[in-house]
Amino acid sequence: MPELPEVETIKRDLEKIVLGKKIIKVCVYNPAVIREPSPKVFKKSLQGLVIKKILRRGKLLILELSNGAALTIHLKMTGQLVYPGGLKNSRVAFYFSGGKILDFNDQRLFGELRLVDEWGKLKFIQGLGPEPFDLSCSDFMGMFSKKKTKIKPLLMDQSFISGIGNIYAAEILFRSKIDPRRSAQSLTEKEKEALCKETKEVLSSAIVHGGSSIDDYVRLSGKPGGYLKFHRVYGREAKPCFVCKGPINKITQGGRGTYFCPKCQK
DNA sequence: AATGGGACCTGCGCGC
DNA sequence: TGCGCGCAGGTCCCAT
Repeated sequence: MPELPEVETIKRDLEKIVLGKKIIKVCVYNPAVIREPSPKVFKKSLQGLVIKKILRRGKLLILELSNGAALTIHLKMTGQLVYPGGLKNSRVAFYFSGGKILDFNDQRLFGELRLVDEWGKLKFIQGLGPEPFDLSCSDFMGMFSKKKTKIKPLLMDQSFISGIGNIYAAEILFRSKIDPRRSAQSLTEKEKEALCKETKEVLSSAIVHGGSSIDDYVRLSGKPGGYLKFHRVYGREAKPCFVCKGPINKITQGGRGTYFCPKCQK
């Protein structure tokens, strides 16, 4: 679910709400989501720590704590952070001084919570490619030259560029007018430039609108994000293309659904 | 190096 | 109405 814009939205929401707050208690209702250390140690170690800084790397949320450790949260497909929480179905509840609760919900239990001494040493972090907003367009364009991979799976490859998932890959390629089945190295300079521009444009616009609520994603407040109405292809199989009125196609690539307009995307 | 499949889980919508 | 099946935004791991 949550890709870069959704995680960035939650990060900014969290900064307004929990930054500087002290965790007084942690309740673990489903230990499966605590990946390290053991749920017992996780729970006990967090007690009394203050949230000092909140960061995002790719789709990972990082909460730096007053003892130098970090709580990392990956929402995967169905994870949610909700404040104020206290819901019945939450997997983990963080109690703050003042009595308010931050809930971690996750229907499918793919989500991962970790408490680590140095988040920079996480394997996940070490495998991440550059942040889209850190790249100049000339850097960005140079990255595609020798890649034989199909452009859409490549955009979703977190070691290539971090933060783009299935929804935004489809939206970016539509706006760049590039067929998702093309090989990366086949792109012309003009197409690469469009791809760079649209990547930044789509992601930043999605952040401005609080992300795309499809299925489970909600903002920290529990309210949906507003970017869904700007989607052009994702989830629109057989519906008319907003540009040419022809039907949007759906194919499978790398085991995931790919939506595109065969007329507009060459 | 690139690609494909399955695994991790639960719930939803669809067709029969 | 009820049941079984396929499918879902992410990532990791293994095989070819």
